Amino acid sequence: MHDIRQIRENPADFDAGLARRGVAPASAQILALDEQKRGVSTRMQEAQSRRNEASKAIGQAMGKGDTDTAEALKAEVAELKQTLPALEEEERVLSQQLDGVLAALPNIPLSEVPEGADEDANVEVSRWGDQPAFDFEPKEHADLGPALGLDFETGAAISGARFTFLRGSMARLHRALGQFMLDRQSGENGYTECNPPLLVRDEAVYGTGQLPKFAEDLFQTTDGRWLIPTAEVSLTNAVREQILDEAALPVRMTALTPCFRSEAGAAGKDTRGFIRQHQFEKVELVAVCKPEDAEAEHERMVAAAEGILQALELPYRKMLLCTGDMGATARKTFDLEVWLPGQGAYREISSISQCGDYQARRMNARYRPEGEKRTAFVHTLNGSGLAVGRTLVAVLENGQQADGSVAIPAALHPYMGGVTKLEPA
RNA sequence: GGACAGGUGGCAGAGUGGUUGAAUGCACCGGUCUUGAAAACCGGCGUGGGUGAAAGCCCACCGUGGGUUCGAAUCCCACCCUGUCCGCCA
Repeated sequence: MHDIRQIRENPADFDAGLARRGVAPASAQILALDEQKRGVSTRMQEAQSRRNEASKAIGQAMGKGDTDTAEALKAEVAELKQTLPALEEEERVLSQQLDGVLAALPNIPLSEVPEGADEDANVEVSRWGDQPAFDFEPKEHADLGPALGLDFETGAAISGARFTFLRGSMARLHRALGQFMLDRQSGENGYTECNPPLLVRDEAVYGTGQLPKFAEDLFQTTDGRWLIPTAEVSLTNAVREQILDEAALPVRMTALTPCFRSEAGAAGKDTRGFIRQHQFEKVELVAVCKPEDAEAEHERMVAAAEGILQALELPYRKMLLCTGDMGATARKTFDLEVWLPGQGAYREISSISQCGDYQARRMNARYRPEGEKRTAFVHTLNGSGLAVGRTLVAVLENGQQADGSVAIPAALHPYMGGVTKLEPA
């Protein structure tokens, strides 16, 4: 959702921002619609004003027992009612149109975001860790995993493609990863642990921006709710329709939840293995803060996600996404890509975005600056810290041994009940 | 799922269909008093939008959406939510 005032004041900047995303200029259409709406709105309000005035006078006349005057005024209002409903309807339709246009456009990238059409234009910011050396040909997790309890066949038999059944130490390792990450984010990193609903209403999904444009990426329940595609939806909407005290900011939340995605547009992509599933777990980080703190909060969140990879000794690189590769709600996004030796590639394991006031406007989430009367929209940020399934993949591929076993990172040992490696059955 | 009760400003809580955007109390802000504070007293104090250089003026909003009416917080309908009790249930 964009600020109509800002567009009025500086339409050229707005269009330039959209152009960086490869989106056609929209300000001319928006401003025309806005002007039309305000014209109708003014006429409507004038008519309402006259109606209110006359109605008051009727009340006063009747109070004095002046029936003649009252009847004359009633006739006058009756005439107004010939035109008023049409104006009200017109105003409503125009408002909806305008809101629809404003809500459908993506967020404007910050100036430091590199321009580009797709992931090829992303900029590598830094690398951490050495890629492990193998004296054998490292396997992909999809080849390595089945002997260790990563059961793709059973998952498919029960639920179809893109579902996996985990057994034994593999299931435990998966749980250990989630627990470890959640402990870390809620502990030293200071995000409040939350356990939010996984089924949410339309308004919540609209608030974070997945609706109305991306409905086909989501699963919907028979009673009309949506399965969350990420805990970002539940956590961010925790502040919807609120006016927060400045002292309450920043709000930092984390949750370990399943996420559900239909992967509608991903036919044929990552069909093998555990990388892209309809259901996966993720530790999500969400922050709600003052506008001036968003940049620092973003860096803080990236560091919180990086800390997990470092603790697990997984090599990764940090990418600044280009304008064409960012999600629609984001103003600036860093991806963390973990090294997968079996694939010989870096793969996304975390995506950390600042959304400015884009989601806050949709949710009507505001705060009151200390000592001021006005309210202002908060800024929201979200990031994975991390995706559990993909981290499992990274642990398997990086920790694999020549004999098909997998060494488990030391940081997870306290969570593994004495198990330090996965052994083939 | 069934039966009741209810949803009003930051909170609590009034509100015979007609100057009610809304009494009152608390909280909050400014002032008087005080060495300082408290108390007391005086004043201010919802959100969004339109218009205007500004002061101001106007419109909408009492869970949401419809309806009745010259006029709705108040009457009618539907839905949502909360509470209590009953049933079922991990």
